[in-house]
Amino acid sequence: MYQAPRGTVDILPEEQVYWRYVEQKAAAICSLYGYERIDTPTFENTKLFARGIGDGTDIVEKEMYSFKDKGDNDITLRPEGTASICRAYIEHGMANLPQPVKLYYLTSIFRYERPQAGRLREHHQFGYEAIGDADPVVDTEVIEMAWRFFQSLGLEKLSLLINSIGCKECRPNYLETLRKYYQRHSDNLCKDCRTRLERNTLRLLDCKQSNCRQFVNNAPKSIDYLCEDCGQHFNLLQKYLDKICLPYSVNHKLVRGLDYYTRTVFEIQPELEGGQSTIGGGGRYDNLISELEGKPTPAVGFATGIERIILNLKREGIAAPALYEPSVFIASMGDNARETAVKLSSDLRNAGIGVVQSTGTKSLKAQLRQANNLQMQYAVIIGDEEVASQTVILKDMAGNSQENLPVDCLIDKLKG
RNA sequence: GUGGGUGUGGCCUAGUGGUUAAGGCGUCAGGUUGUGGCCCUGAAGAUCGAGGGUUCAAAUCCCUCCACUCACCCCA
Repeated sequence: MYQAPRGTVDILPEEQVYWRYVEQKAAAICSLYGYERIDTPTFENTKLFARGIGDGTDIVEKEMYSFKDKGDNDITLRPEGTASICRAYIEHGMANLPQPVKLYYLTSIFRYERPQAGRLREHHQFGYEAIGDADPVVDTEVIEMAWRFFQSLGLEKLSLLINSIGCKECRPNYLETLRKYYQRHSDNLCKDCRTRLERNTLRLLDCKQSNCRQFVNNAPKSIDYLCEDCGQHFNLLQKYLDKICLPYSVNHKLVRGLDYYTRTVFEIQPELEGGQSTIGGGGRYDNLISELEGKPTPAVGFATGIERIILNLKREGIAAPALYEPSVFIASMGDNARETAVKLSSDLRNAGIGVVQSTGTKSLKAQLRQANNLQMQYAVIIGDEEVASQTVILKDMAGNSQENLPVDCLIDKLKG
């Protein structure tokens, strides 16, 4: 039997309510904050991601779906959203538009990882980017928007963590201090942390091993090593967040897995434990556009995983609104009645009334059973008698009433 | 990529070496003429995740693979 490739899933009809719900709330919040939708290709030149995300990151090193196409081009299925958006910003000269340019996307993401709950090889992200403005007001907006988005979905048990990891000027100094601190303890670190010490110093702060945690708690904090500009930026951000009463906590252990982040980083996490913790995250990436050969352009963005949102909606028992109102089922008996039913179905749909037509040769009982199972609001019954008198029986499935009425009156009756 | 758990009709579950793998939900059909839901009856639907091995005999024991799942890694 064929099955979907590992780490991929079919999103079945009964799941679709959640997807439509999330997509609709995403579009609504974007409209409210002045973001426009952009769709970029599913694949890009491999270099774009290698340059953008960072060669040393896990994503680039071992998680990309990369291949050569028939023209010998190095191609990669999009492993995150931001790099493509920046490419499009540069390619289409969006620097000439009023800044910041605000874009959002809703798209699938591919990473070759070991699947588990809330983690797939193909998953979907909703993300948005504000490109071309370094003002911490923009950071504030981006964070508030994420928070309100989750609120609008009904998710409540969330917490917001923020941190600043500095910029080109001040981060090297901090990293050096951090490295020195950890080198003193290197004998007591776990295996992973020893490699992190060489390769990805910031991630030392993220280790969950109980033994390493003691070092994390006393580790030098990035916010104590910020340059004047970065410090000012972070102070203003907190001031603005306070002003709009967003509950956040500064977490000096918060670092993000992609190399392009500068200054502000933030994550939103469910308070309920279990599964993958982060539901959404983002931050500022002031060097990415220039790294991708655009003019130096500051930017800040956010992304969230739809599957994880839905996981949390279910966990919190939030029901998505139904997608459609079941309406009219048309049952018929005999060839003449069937002919009338075909015409009537066509006419009702033409009038904008949703119809499910009975097919095959089923008893009336079976047809009504089907109408019932489909949770139809009405059943229209047509037999020889009705054909002869040009009437139909309109049966209210919820109540237990039915009436005989001229076929010409049916549309008005259903609409009224 | 590492380690643990799991895998029985569409869904949930019983069955841990021995006749045709059991039940519930769901689906379909009937319960006298053209009326659903409740109830009753019946039917369809499973080479027990796949392949190999042990055995007179395997859903049950062993191996390999696949998938799911949990923890790690990492991330959304």
